[in-house]
Formats: sequence, C-alpha cells, structure tokens
Amino acid sequence: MTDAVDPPKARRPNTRLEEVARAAGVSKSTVSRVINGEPYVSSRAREAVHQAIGRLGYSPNQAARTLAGSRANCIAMVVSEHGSRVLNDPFFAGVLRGVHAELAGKRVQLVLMMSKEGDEQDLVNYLCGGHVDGVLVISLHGQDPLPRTLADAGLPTVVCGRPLGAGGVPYVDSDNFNGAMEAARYLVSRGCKRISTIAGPRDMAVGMDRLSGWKRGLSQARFDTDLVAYSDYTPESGAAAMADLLKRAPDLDAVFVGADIMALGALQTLHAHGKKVPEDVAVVGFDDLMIASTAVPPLTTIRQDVEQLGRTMTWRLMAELAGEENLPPFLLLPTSMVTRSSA
Amino acid sequence: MTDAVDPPKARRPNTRLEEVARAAGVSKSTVSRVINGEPYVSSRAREAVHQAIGRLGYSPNQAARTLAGSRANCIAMVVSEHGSRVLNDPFFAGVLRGVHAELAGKRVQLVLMMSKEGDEQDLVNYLCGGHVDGVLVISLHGQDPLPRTLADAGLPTVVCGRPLGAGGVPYVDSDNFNGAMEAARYLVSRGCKRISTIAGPRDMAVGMDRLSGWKRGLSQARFDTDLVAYSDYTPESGAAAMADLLKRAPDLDAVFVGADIMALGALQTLHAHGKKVPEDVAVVGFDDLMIASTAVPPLTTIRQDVEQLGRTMTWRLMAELAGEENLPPFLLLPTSMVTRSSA
DNA sequence: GAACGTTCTGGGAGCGCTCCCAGGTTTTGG
DNA sequence: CCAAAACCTGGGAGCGCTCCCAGAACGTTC
Repeated sequence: MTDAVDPPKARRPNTRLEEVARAAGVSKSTVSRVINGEPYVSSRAREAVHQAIGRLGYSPNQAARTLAGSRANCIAMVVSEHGSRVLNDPFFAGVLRGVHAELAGKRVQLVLMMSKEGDEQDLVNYLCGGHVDGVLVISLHGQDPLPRTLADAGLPTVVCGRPLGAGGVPYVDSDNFNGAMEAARYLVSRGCKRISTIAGPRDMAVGMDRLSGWKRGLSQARFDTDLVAYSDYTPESGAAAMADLLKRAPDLDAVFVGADIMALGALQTLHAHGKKVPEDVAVVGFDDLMIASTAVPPLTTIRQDVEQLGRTMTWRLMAELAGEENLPPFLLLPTSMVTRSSA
Repeated sequence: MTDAVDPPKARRPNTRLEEVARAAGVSKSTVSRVINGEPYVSSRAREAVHQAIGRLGYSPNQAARTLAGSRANCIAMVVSEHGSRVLNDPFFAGVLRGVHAELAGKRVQLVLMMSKEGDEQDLVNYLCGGHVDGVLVISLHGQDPLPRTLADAGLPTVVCGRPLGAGGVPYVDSDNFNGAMEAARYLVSRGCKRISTIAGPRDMAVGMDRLSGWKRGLSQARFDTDLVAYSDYTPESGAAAMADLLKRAPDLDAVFVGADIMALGALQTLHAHGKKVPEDVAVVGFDDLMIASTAVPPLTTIRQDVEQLGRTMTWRLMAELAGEENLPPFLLLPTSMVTRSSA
C-alpha cells in the first residue's frame, strides 16, 4: 500500500472535519457541535453526522482542538524523584491502571513525564504552558517542591500520597495511619509482648504515617514504642533492619514491617536467626503485593487498594477540571487486613 | 495570584514564539530555526534567541507544532490485551523506564493508551489519524492483530516481545530461546537426571520460546523432554503445575520454570511435598525479578534486562522515524544466568 | 399579524506554529 | 572584478479545529 516514491511521508489519510460536514450535508460548526455534545443540534443533523463519522472513520485532530480551544484535552502523570525506584514498584503500575480505568470513555489523553535532575524548570515550563489541563503527581520524597509550584501556577494538581512539603495541594492517599494502627492492635490482641517495627525513610510521609499509626496502636495498649528501625523499601535493607532489631531486643516476639517488600527481607533474617514465624516472631506487612501470598510463610499484611488510588486521584482531578466546587482537599482510602500465616 | 473573578480560566501565561522573536530582535522564522536546530542561523542570532527563551521561560506550544508541522512529536505506548495483568507486572514498569530513558532529551511526548474490548476501532482510528508518529506495542497475547493493522496502515510500529500473528512487524525481545537453553544445560551439567519444565501459555511467544529452548538444551544432551506442564504467570498456577509434574514424575530432580513469578508457586509446592531445594529438586527461574533473591531458597534464574528492552524498542522506533534505512527487522537481547541457591 | 423568544445553522476569525519562498548578505572561484 | 554559490533573514499562507456572531426557521404571545 505504501509504495510511494517517498517512504517516510506516505501516510496522511486524515479525514477532516470538513469532509464529515460535506458527507453529512451540514456545516463544520454543526459537526463540531455534535462531536462536543453541545445542545442546539436537530436530531436529524446529529444522526447524519454520526453516520458520516462512522462511515469515514473520522477521528478529530487533537492538536487542532487543543490549539483552537481552551482545553488541552490532556492530563499529565508526572513521576517525580528519578523514578528508578518508583517505576520498579508494582505500586506504580496499579495506580496507572486505576488512572486509565477512570479515564476510559473520556476524550482525554494521558501523557507520562518523569522529572529528571536539572530538567525541573523545563518540566514546569511545559506543564504550566497550557499543554495539559491538569497534573497527577507521583512523588516519592515528600519534600518535592513540584506540586507546590504547579498548584501555585494555578494548574489543577492532585498528588498521590500525602505530600510533606506541599500543604494545601489536594492529595489522595491510603489511610496508612489507621492501617498501621490496626496491625499494631492485632499483634497486641494476639498476645505479643515485645512488638517492634521496621519503618520507611523519615522523609516520606507514607513511612511516617505508618510509623505513627503503629505507635498510636501500641501506646493505647500501654506498650513501649521504642523498637523502631528504619529501612528504605528494599528487601536487603529490610533484612538489615531486622538484624538490627534482633540485636537490640533478642526477646522481641513481633514486628510490623511498613512494606511487604521489606518484610521479605525481614523474613529471611528471622529464618537465618532460627526464629520461627509466627511462633517465635509474628510478622505483619503492609501493601499486600502479589508476592505476599507466596512468601514463606504467607504474609499477614495490610492491604491497600492502589488501583483505587489511581481512580480516585483521577476522579478528583477531573471533577476539578469540570468546575466542581468545594471538593475535598484530600481523600483517604481505607485499608483492610489480610490474615495469612505470618501473624 | 489567581484571584480573578473567573477561577477556571485564570491560567494562560503562554509566552509565544513571537514574543521571543521580539525580545531577541529577530523574526519568528529565525526563532523557529533555532528551536528546531536547523542550520543557516548566525551564532549571534542563535545566542540572542537562547537568552530570550531562558529569560521568558518559553516552552513551545506542542499543539501548534503538531498542527503546523508534519510530525506529531509524540509516540504512543499501547498496552494491549486488557492490561490487567500486564500492568501488574514489574515487567511493564521496567520497559517503561527504558522507554523514558531513551526518550530523555528528545522533544517527544509519550502518550499511554490501553486497548479495551470494543475500543479497538477507535484506537486504530486515533493512532492512524496522524496524532502520533509511531507506536510501541506491548501486547501479551501473540495473536493480537493490532500490530499488523498499524504496520499495514504505514505507521511505524515496534512490538515488545515476538508477536505470533504479526510476521514482518519489527520487534524487540529477550533471547528467550537461548536463555532457556542455558538453563537446561546448566541443570544437565549439575548432574540432574529427570528434568521438567513449567511453561507459559501456548498462545504467547515468550512461553513457547522458553519451552523450545529448554527442549533443545535437553535433547542435545539426549534427555527426555516429556515433562512439561503449562501455567499462566501467576504463583497459584505455578504451584498447581508443579503439583501436576510431581504427580506424573515423583522422581523428578529438576524444574526449569519459565517465569520467576511461577517459580515462587512451584517452590511452595515443593516445600509442601517435603522436597528440599536444591538437594532433591533443583529449580531455575526466568526474569530475575527483584523478589527472586528473597525467595526461599534464593532463586537461580535467567536474567532478562527489561529496561534495555524498552530502550531498544524506542531506539528502533526513533531510528525509523529519523528515516534510517535497512534497520534490523528484529532485535534479540542477550540474557544471563544468575546463580543463587535453588540450583 | 407584528413582536418576541427559542432553537437551529453557517460563516469566518484566529489559536501558535512550520515551512515555503523571496530577497539580502557574504563568501568563493574563474 | 564580477558571477555564482553559499549563507542568512523575514514575510506570510495555512495546518484543522473551536468559538463568536449573525441570521434563518420555527413557535408563542399579545
């Protein structure tokens, strides 16, 4: 089919709006109205246009719509903070799936961007330059100034996970505090006496919120909250943190690990130290990754619904774009405990 | 700052190309040439334009560029086949990271699309409508007609993983055949006598290629290749497949599992049957997921570099868009064996 | 039936850029 | 030293759409 003399530019079968208009026997304006679902179109005209569109396989030129109109029909998902770890994470994939599910049917494109060191200004220029209608930010380190910058520029922005340094920017997060508190209470109710935790880095809200929830759960039961080790969301550092805890308190009989991926490392360490799980040490994780069920032993954990996180972020952003008012400044999604064998 | 009467449309601080031109004391054309890195611009003018751009924080309007120019400056990444599983997979995230890395610095947007049932025609219309310059397809089930359709429409397309039903469409894949063969040979060299395999679904090239490689490795050593069970890339089905193999051949002493995620399930089953790994049964996986190292015991596996997969796909696509000729019709990336404790 | 609204329709300006063309300036070479 | 070639520059058409405006067609009311 593409046997033209000039290979690289053989393509361009764009049916244009004008052709649809001609085929339907109406004007460009009417076709435009039909496409955008505007009122004041007779049902006869509407029908004719729909038929013509179907017949010609017409797809509106987004660039032209964006240029002419006031909206870009496009939102950006910005993965901040290098992304090396973020993108490794099943977390990201789940969020993305939710975003896409929520966007289904809407004529909105999703463009993906990553902030790289040095590029920040470019990124801000681009985003604020009217190329996108709104932004979903997935930023790992809480102090990231990006959400603030975007929000200050008047660009509708929703952050995934409570942002530490961006008070006032709308965000959606799992209820990490209550989830962790539930984990702590469960360990107490199970009869554990010396309960420790492996927390995420101090500069990430998710780590801090889970730590706070754990502390609250324990202190309400009048337990000590001194057995805290910090780790950084890798199995290796989880293993190291567990070893540290064991050295500090050889008698510990429970550990709440602030992420399944770290719990995997912790389990290894416990195994290496001859501790039986859950008989000697009970383990509760957080996230409920797919691999939690195949850990040895299968991991009891706090599930968060990451897909719902993506859906909710998108809903919040689209609602704002639609001009809805008095929207909630943040949304917390409930977690649920999944009991398996490790505790 | 946004204290206008009308909240939703307060934003629009776009500096336009014309303002840059005025600020730099040159014409629009010259600014355009500088931005696009064209020749025939005096270094004095070039310098002035760059300064003006920096001063004004100018970012070219993509919509206008697309509309006016012949290129869309945009490529699509299409996740075919529901995406429910795909997006769960760390695989996807790795590819995406590679794509992004390769795109860094290029003025090309990445838009993400998922094909949903019923939407196929819309998707094809959109993609072929000149909105994107090229497409990266991640399609799990090999028979997907999408790549063929796109390629036939003259749209530069690169597929991730060998497509079963789309001969002639350029693709990039890991060298699954040789990786699996290496695994089989390794098990032979280790002295295993009764070697089985858990393969992926028959309608996916990745599963078939790994199975073929395993068969080739064994038959070269004059081993039987009858111990094959099929599974579908979940830990659960991997566990079931392992149980099936054990029932058919209680004396088996090795299993090559065509994906780490299935190997996790297989390990569980072996454990439940009282088989020691690797003493009773040696296990080799494929992929080298992050969790392979925290399996019990740590998994010996064939590593594939998924990020490199993304980079290579992108490179191949961009090369084609740049008009390069005689590009390879497909690219196979080498795998490497990672020896841990399970074999 | 004149005066008004309401519903529908088409014409045309212009979004911000690229790309072609025409013209000016410098370099090169016979 | 003058022609040709190379290098620069600016002007302006037009990409495909939206959105504003003006006006046609149809009631509905006094």
